[in-house]
Amino acid sequence: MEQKLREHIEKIVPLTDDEFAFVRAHFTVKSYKKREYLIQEGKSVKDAYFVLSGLLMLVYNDESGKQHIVSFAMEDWWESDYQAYHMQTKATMSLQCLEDTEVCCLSLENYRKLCAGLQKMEHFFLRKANGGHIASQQRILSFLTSNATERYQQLIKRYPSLIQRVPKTLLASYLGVSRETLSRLAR
Amino acid sequence: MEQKLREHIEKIVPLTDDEFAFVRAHFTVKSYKKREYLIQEGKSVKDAYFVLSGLLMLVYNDESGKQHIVSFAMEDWWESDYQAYHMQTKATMSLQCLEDTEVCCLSLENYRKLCAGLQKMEHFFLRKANGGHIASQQRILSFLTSNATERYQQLIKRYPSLIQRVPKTLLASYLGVSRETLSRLAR
DNA sequence: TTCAAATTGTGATGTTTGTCACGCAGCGGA
DNA sequence: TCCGCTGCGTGACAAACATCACAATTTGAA
Repeated sequence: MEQKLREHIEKIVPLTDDEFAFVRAHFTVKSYKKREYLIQEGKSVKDAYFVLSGLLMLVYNDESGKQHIVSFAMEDWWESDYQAYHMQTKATMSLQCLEDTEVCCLSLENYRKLCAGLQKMEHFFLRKANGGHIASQQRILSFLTSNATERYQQLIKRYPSLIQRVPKTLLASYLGVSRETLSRLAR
Repeated sequence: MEQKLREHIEKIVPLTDDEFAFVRAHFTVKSYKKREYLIQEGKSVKDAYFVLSGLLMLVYNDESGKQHIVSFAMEDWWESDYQAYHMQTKATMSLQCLEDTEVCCLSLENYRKLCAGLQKMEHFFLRKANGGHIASQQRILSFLTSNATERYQQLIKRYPSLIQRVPKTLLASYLGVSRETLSRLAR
């Protein structure tokens, strides 16, 4: 685990061994089985997660009981219900395993200590947050400019492995179309 | 101008007079008239902008010539084509005035100097970036969970002044529906 | 193995939304 | 003043998509 997290961070900010030891001390590692929840709607959100292996989905359940997938989180991705995490409110979304998954957990307290104690890490998180914002804007743009067929093509192109790893019902829920419509897009 | 920018920053990080003088030196103030461009598609993106007064829209023009509004930017908002700004690539979107607008401009070079020179400002931008990411996710959620009528209601509720300030054609373009459909939603 | 649950495809039908066309009102510049 | 442009509404029709229903296959747990 040490190695994966370190390599990930060092893509943006190089660290000395001492610095990484300091960073490392702020994380805990946990394993979850398929179908388990890391975050449940209505409960408090203790951690942000860095995915070492496996696959997660960030899901919003609407009043009528329908599932809407805000995001998938694969290896090397950060995920949480950031609204609830940063504002320390109850989760409005759930974070659930689609596969057995291993994550590094970072509590809000440790996140703040890490930023305060090592400017490099504040810089790292700034870069990640900017990247996340840009990615979300791209997704908004795909809703504005593209129909279901095009959005599906973009998804396949961007994350080819997803198509093998998750049921099409969930892909449909990510794309914002019914599973029947998605089923008919292929052809 | 001094005052507005300072108050805005101090909502997140308090500054001494000296610190603010340092911050202030990294910005320039510019005025634009209605219809003028701050950023044009295909050109390089020099600055990120803090809106002192007026109203901007961040627009993507697709191949077929249709306009898609990624974001409006009102007083106290930050806006740019962040992808092009941070990656130093050509703009894929345009940033245009909907009203006469006054902004504080922050070049990428000055943004970096500011972050490097004053940790408080890196922290400030981290908070802003997190907020931006969260807001974008909320917008994605509204596309996933809501139809045109509901998205329009949410827009009215969230930014009531926009309805008075911008033509409905542009609101439609922000909501991802045709202007005719929007026109028929009201009733 | 065995059986219930999950996954996927597909037909029939209705709703939502886009597109095209037209008319009308308001506004600003020559 | 006149005229062109923009903004807005609305009717008619077509396309995209949702919903409901059913069947076939695969998966996973006891």
